[in-house]
Amino acid sequence: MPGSNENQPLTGPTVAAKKSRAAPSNPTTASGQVGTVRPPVAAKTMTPASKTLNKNQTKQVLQEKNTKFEDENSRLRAKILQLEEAERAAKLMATEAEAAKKVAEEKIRNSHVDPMHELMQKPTTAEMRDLGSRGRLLKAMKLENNKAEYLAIQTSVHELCSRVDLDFGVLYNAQPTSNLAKLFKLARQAHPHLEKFQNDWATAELVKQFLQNKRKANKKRKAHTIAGTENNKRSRFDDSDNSDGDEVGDGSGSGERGIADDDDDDFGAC
DNA sequence: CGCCGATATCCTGCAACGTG
DNA sequence: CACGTTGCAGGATATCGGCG
Repeated sequence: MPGSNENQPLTGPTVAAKKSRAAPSNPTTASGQVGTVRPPVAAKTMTPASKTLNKNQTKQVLQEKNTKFEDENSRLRAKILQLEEAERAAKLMATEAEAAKKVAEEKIRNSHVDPMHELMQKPTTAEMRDLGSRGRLLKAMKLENNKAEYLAIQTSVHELCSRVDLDFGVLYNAQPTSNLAKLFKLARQAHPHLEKFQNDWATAELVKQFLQNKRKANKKRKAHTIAGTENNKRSRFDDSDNSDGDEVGDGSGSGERGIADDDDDDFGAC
């Protein structure tokens, strides 16, 4: 950078070189102001009387400048005070808003003394469609302003799916009702917000979505594995096809019509 | 820090099925 | 038969972790 090189000489070795050039100028010109009050008369021709006159003039100008700066200073101080006051007020307002929010939340939490009155009906598919192009479930659950809560609920539901031993290869309707009931109960305990939905439809939607995604992911993974292993060994593929990996997720080998079977048959037909 | 692949989420469109 | 529900496939998008 040329700029940085130009800046460097200001300190250090070039001071001497600068000296010669700087000598004739007034040292106080740094302010850019005082230099202008330099007596116009050449020192050679000055009499003692005119010297005193010049001194007085300089003094007067400096005093004027001084009062000007003091005015400016007090004006800026006033402005700073004003800004500090505004900041304090803003902080106060934010605190008050936060407190009001907490009170409102508390109120909502306590208000389900009459839960039947507050229960939210499950929206129809048409109504869901009307909720927009993205985040329908989020909106349907009235959590569009609290995405963190929605994600927390979602995560809990996903964990509970594993905990209550849902079969990820089986359709939602084919899941054991006792397991689903257990899941709904645990989900409500973890997130009281879920109590607001009639018959736990929100939890059910999350479970359905999760199961669907799991099935799709497993299918995709399987297709990938098949493509990868087809060139190699066949034994591993056979194994995974039968037992289906048996991680919590992949139970398609057991129970009803598995997704894997579904695949083979349907795609063959298509 | 940006790129890339894996994974999750959500959406659209479609078909099958149940119900009034 | 119209309509709603359910589940699926496929695609778009978001998110996250690994890597150079």
